[in-house]
Amino acid sequence: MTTASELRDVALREFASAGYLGTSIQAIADRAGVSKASVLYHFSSKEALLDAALSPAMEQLAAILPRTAQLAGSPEERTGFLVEFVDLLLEHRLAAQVFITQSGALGDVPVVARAQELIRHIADARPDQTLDDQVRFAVALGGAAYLLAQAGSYLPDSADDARLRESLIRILGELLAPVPVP
Amino acid sequence: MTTASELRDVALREFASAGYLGTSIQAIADRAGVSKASVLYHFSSKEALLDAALSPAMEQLAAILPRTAQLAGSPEERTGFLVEFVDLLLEHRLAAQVFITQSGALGDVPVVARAQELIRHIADARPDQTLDDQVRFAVALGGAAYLLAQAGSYLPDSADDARLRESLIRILGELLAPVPVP
DNA sequence: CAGTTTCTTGACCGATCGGTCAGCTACGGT
DNA sequence: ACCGTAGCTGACCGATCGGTCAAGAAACTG
Repeated sequence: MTTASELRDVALREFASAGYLGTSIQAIADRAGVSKASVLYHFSSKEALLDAALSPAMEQLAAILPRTAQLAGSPEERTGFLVEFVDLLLEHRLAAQVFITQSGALGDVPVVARAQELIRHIADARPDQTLDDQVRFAVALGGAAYLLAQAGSYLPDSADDARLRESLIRILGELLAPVPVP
Repeated sequence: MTTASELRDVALREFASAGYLGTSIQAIADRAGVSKASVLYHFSSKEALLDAALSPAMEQLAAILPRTAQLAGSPEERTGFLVEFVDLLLEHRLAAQVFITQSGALGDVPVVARAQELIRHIADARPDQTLDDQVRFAVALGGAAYLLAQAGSYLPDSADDARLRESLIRILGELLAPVPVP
């Protein structure tokens, strides 16, 4: 583990728990056991550190984005996309937490603005859908991210990632493919 | 509109859009057209201003909290509770946005800690439920709040509050009362 | 009118913020 | 052995933060 990558991990944890504005470079330096000046040697600014911390998750989000159309396909295709999406959230849950909770306040930071654009692109990609469909999509996306961000607070310890993954995939599947009311 | 209540409204808007830490007392004073010292005359501290801005929503949340049990009752009872909950989110959407996006970073502020306790109390009130039930509840709560917080960004302008309300009540109802899979 | 309370303000305070910089150490290449 | 570079640091900078305070303006009370 290089110093730079360790700083990136420490920063992501701090940004997720205390917020970007609530985390000082000094605090990151202390947790990593280096000086503040050393942090700014590896990352030219606090914003560059945020960019480095979020970029891996953003690239993966961009990678699965074109497959959003699978949501309108067969049940197998739909489940396939949901598995990818839930796994993305599980693997990059801290980055997702930062984005969900702070994208509003950090809209002028390039990496956050890019993520907003990606999400908006997903929402706009299917203009023919009804308001109900859009509400379903937003509740599923925001709800899943909120759940993972707060999992430690509101769910029992017995909810390990594997069980959570299965449950989320099943429930998001139901939510996005509602059983028609007769 | 008294100066104090106007300051409370301005502050809530700023806290929701830029975040509590991202909003300075000076910025609130400027938007309200008064001096920084005047803000601190009406509210003894920035934290007291946050408390005043969130308290109305918190009281209403506490008021509907005992009726959470209705979610396990008849369809009519369940819909009745959902109507109250969605109306609470719609009426206090800025406060809900502040809580959803910043409760993690503001956990040591009394009014936020109290709100966290209320939500946790709701989650703990029904210990017999399965993990799926808990996931449904968290996705519904977090998803609905996220949707309203980001409504301006991700939903078309045609989505007025009345239509949003109907859609949310219907979809949350489906989510919390799933059709059993045969 | 005088007296008192409410409101508002500019000046000021210590603390902390993000960021800069000169200099120190350690080490691989020649 | 020499040198260049990478890594790291303490000292320092201007700006802004939340908060205090004394004093003036305004409005109610007798």
